Amino acid sequence: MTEKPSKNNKVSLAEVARAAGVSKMTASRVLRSEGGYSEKTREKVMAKIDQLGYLPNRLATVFAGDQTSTFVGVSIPDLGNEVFAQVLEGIDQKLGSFGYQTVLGLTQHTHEQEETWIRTVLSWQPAGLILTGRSHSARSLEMLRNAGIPVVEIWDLNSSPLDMSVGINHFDCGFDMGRYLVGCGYRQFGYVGTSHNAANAATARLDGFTKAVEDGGGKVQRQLCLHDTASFYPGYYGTEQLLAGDTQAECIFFQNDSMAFGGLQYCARNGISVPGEMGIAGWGDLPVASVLGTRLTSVRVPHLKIGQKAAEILVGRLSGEPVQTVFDAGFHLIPGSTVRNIETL
Amino acid sequence: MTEKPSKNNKVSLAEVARAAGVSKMTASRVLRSEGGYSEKTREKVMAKIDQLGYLPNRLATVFAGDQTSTFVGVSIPDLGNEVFAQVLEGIDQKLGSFGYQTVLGLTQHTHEQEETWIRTVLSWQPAGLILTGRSHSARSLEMLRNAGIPVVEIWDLNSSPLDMSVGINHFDCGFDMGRYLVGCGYRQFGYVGTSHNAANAATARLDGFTKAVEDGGGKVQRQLCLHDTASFYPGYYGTEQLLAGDTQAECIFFQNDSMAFGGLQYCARNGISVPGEMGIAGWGDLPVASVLGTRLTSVRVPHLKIGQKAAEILVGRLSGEPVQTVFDAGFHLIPGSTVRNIETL
DNA sequence: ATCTATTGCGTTACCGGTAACTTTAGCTCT
DNA sequence: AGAGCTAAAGTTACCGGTAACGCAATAGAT
Repeated sequence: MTEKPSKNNKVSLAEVARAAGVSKMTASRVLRSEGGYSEKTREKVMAKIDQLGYLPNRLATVFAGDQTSTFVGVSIPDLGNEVFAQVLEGIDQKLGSFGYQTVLGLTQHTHEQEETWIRTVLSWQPAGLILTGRSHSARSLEMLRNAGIPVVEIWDLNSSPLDMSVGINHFDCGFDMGRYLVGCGYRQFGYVGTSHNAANAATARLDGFTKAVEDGGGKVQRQLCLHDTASFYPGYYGTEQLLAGDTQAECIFFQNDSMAFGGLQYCARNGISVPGEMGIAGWGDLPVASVLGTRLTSVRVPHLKIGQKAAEILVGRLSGEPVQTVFDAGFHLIPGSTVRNIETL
Repeated sequence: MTEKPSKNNKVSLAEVARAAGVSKMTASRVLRSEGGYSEKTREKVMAKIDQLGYLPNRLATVFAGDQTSTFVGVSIPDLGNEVFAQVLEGIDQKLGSFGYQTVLGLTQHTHEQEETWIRTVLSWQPAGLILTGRSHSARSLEMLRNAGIPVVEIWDLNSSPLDMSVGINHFDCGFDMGRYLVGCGYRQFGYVGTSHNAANAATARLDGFTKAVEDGGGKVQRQLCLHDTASFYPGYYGTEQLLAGDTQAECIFFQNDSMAFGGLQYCARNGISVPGEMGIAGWGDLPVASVLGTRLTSVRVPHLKIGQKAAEILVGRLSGEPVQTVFDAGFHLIPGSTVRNIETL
């Protein structure tokens, strides 16, 4: 314990080498099991590594430019939304299993925050990036192109991505739900969601929904875009607002299941029978939907899988493997019991 | 565009300096607004930085040892659990606002994964760490001590922490709930939760609960620790299992609200009136609790605040400010309507 | 006119690893 | 015994910034 620790109180490879009576280079070789040393030397060095509690400084390795880092920058709009939390979980699980580390960035759905974060994270020389969404600021795009690293855009499937894309087609999600509800006999619809500055996935769903409804001779006669989080209570009071207006809506499509539950609850408390007097449809198939008495009409999305697949193709690309650059994770409409179906007409 | 890009295709400060006709050092000074250059020089350099799209390499700066990095390693058990997602959101928001980056690590509640992650993240020379939980492997503890960086243990308040601690006293949470339920007249209790290897917060709650119940002359006569996630469906079938046994439980305490909702749903489907025939209490006050018809008896915990406070005291410590090393974020019992209260006795 | 400050900038060395090269020791084979 | 080879090391240079120091030119003071 008479070792003189270096300035920052950390043991360097040079100190290990000195203690073991070999050169830095030999110690480095042992550390990396590179070969070119005797068994006796290996043991000496390993013993000292253990004894001194040496931890390699990966900064130095990456900095030297010999290796790429094992950072992967991951931007997520927010974690209040359960689905994004699951996507992130999928990403980090997979990245971790491949030896990569997630550097998180919450963008709060804004281009500005995303841009700031991209600038910062790129300065750490990440191996790659995973970004939620397909819309980015001009400066972000420029930085991403200049960075020359793999980028996966997730969530909203981008058929001509910056580099790679994993997600689902949200327009189609909305469209299928619209067609299904028209098929159930509904014609007059309301929509309750939250507005974000960027053109985002929820907007694409609404667009697809509106298209299908209009194709079927119906109408989305009232759209509510609240300035709030896309969660239970906004779904509740959003429904209240929507129904307070002079509306003939027979069915409400919500931005997601959390909001739809809010709507469901509003109806329950105000004696509006579902699906008798009002149809309710959500999106995202939250876990809570599987256990409540009424099965919410929704769309099941493989959140975890999107994250895992994104991490997989990123790592694949980093390993030089040929990868599928666009991956559609698919979705699945859940009929549920909160809209009347053909039989009940 | 005749600039020769360096090996990794990135523009270095040296190239900027050469293009601007100054030395590296002068360019560095301009970049950091350190002074010691003329306005004319500043303009020349800034113009070239812009023109060449220069992005600083923070690895080099940190590596040189002059500065500490702006990485903060954050370990979270899992993100399937909504409360941890909120804690993480609070952490990343605050860290981001101070210019720090979150390096995420999901430990799946195991010491092994935590240890592996700590080893990796320390090799990136983080400025500090935020760890969920107060229990760590011996090797982890050794590494943490050797690292010589600030560490905040969150979630489960540790009155004699490794370094700093932010969270709540889970024993007290359980105790207060136990005392409250005894006060409601219950004596025979069941518990439904999930088991994890490590001594964790949920266990502390159960311990506190048991203590209060026994102090009040009651008994936790059946404890169910499922090998599953602490979510809705396990709460559902856990309740089924608990009640299938020869039990006289009048009230069930769940590990969290998600599980409690599952239990509530089981009762609803099986004609067990709540709180008439069975009391139900959860923990965590999930957002869903605020909108469903029945207000779940629960404990409100300032999730976001715990994360934010942890980030704050970590940054404070890094800035050399004196900080409060132990911060009790407090909790608040929500009586709810899923247990009979004194009046209904 | 000479002597100090100050300003503006350049030079050198270094952080902790590793690639590429060189050296040394040990061995085999003629 | 010396040439030729190989295994096991050591040496040097470098990655991209920044601290520390040096130094010339100018400004102000005496």
